[in-house]
Amino acid sequence: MLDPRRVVLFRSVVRAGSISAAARDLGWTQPAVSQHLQALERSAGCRLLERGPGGVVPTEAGRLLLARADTIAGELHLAEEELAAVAQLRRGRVRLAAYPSAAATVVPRAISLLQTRHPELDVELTEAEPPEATEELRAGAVDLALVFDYADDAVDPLPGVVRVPLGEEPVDLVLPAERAAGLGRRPRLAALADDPWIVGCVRCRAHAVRRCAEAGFEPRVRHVSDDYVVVQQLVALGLGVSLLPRTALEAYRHPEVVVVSGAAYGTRRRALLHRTAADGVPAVRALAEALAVSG
Amino acid sequence: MLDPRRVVLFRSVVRAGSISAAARDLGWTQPAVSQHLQALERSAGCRLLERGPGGVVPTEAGRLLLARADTIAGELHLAEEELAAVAQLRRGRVRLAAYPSAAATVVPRAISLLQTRHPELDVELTEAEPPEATEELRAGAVDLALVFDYADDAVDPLPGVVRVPLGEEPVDLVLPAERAAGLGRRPRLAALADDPWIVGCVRCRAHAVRRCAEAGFEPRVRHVSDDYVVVQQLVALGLGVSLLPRTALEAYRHPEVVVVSGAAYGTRRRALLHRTAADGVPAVRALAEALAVSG
DNA sequence: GTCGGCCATAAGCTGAGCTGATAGTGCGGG
DNA sequence: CCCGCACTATCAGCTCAGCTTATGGCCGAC
Repeated sequence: MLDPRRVVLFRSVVRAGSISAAARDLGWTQPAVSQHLQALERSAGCRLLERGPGGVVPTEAGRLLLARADTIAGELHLAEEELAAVAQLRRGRVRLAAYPSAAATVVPRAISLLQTRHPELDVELTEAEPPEATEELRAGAVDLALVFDYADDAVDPLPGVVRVPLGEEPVDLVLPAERAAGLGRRPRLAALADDPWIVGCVRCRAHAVRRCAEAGFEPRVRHVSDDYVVVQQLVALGLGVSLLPRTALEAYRHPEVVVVSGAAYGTRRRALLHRTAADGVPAVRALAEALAVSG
Repeated sequence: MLDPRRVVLFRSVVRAGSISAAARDLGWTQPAVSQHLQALERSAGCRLLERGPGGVVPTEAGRLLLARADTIAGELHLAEEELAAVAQLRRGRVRLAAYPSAAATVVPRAISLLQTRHPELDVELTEAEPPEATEELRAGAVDLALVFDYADDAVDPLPGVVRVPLGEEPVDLVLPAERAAGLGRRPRLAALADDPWIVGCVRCRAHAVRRCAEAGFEPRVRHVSDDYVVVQQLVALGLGVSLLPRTALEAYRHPEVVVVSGAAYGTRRRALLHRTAADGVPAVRALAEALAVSG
């Protein structure tokens, strides 16, 4: 009864945010998309989109349909990958979401490794923080999500999603050179109780606060930026101290900051998420392996 | 790339067993279906069906696609149900698979109960033994599966499938009247070690053999029929003794057989299976409730 | 007010995809 | 053995689903 093509079209429209935008994405004209949606709403028996200037927003019914449409689109994508593999064409396309510092370090290594092993495999990279990456995975917008969490704040995966641990990395203390001079080789966090702090994304901020709380104080957060280049610039200018995961320091290291490692600064865990439904897809497995090796 | 309509059509063809049969089901002509399949194979890049004179059989690639197509069709069906519910039309359609003796007793009660509560709800009943019913559920051909297993031979549900226990029913001993006369009020199974036995489906047979083994003998199986009417006819003619679950005796009771109950004869467990994906669908929930009440 | 985004509607044209006819092929029965 | 009967592919032709272009209305920003 519901035309499945129109269901996936509906999904494109919601994701694009407007009928016109979806039409542009698809290389169609706006009325074509508009007519399909009307036909879909007619066969659904109820309105699926609230039209407004500025775009469209799904109604209650639309949100229900969207969830179904997500898994339909996901299955279609997986089917294409499987068939491409069977057809020996290996013209696979894998979509990966990764957090910024990994996108700058592990991911490029993995992609170049993959290119030598499977030259005809296309990787599509989206930069996204773990919560967004997980959501995109669930919605079938990506096949793999490279995420992190902190050892003291583990996050449970969603049902239907498999979590493969990829190892841990230490979190390091980052100090202005002149500030480091006044401290020992391995300063205790408590010594920095009165310094201004610079923190990153919501979860990194929570981690920093927990570590400091354990050392007996609440940090004065002066600056917030989840860009590790910005954070190091601020530190280098003496504007505060910060905690940064090793990968971020590998991706970019400001020459004038001092980096100190120590167990008290915490540990971050890297993990790779994929839908159970995508278990057997060769292109996905190949990228997952390359990431595991490069990690 | 793959047209989802054609993917669903492909599924219909495999389920129908031939291109012509699928065309008849859909009210189309055979060339129309044939052309769509060719287009699908073209965009898949490989052959999906082995064509033969007796119909078609999916290739390796076809089987992969079929699995994806099953979940796509299932999601589409669920989406339709959800939307129908939202549209307040309540013109729901629920597909139920049930084993024969339940189909004759609990199910009609549940359906008539449902008709009074939700007159616009259509129930589509398929008779199927538990293994087939489970498979049909997995493949999205039905929404609910009413199954049984024996307490001493529990079956684990598949992933993605929820099992709701619906209670237990005793298994009774069924004897010819003249045979019963020579035994006590509650005969021990061992007393029937030399009688010919009549058993039903594979799993019921296994259960009978286990009960007898516990009583110290291996039954001589003379007749096999999973039709409880046939079994009782055979017993009434004095051709053997049998074990039948209470529901089967409720559905049909031959006037000339003697029925004895006793713990040693075993217990059968009824359960209702549904896909987790169908959790929230109102039509499915309504039938599930009606079955639970009628059970 | 004007402009620039959004949406819907109308009318017209074109090709995707239907039908009907035909031919090829393997299997079972007289 | 050959005929009948299933099945499938292929061809040609027509029709309408669904595209396009054109237009108008609505709302918010400037």
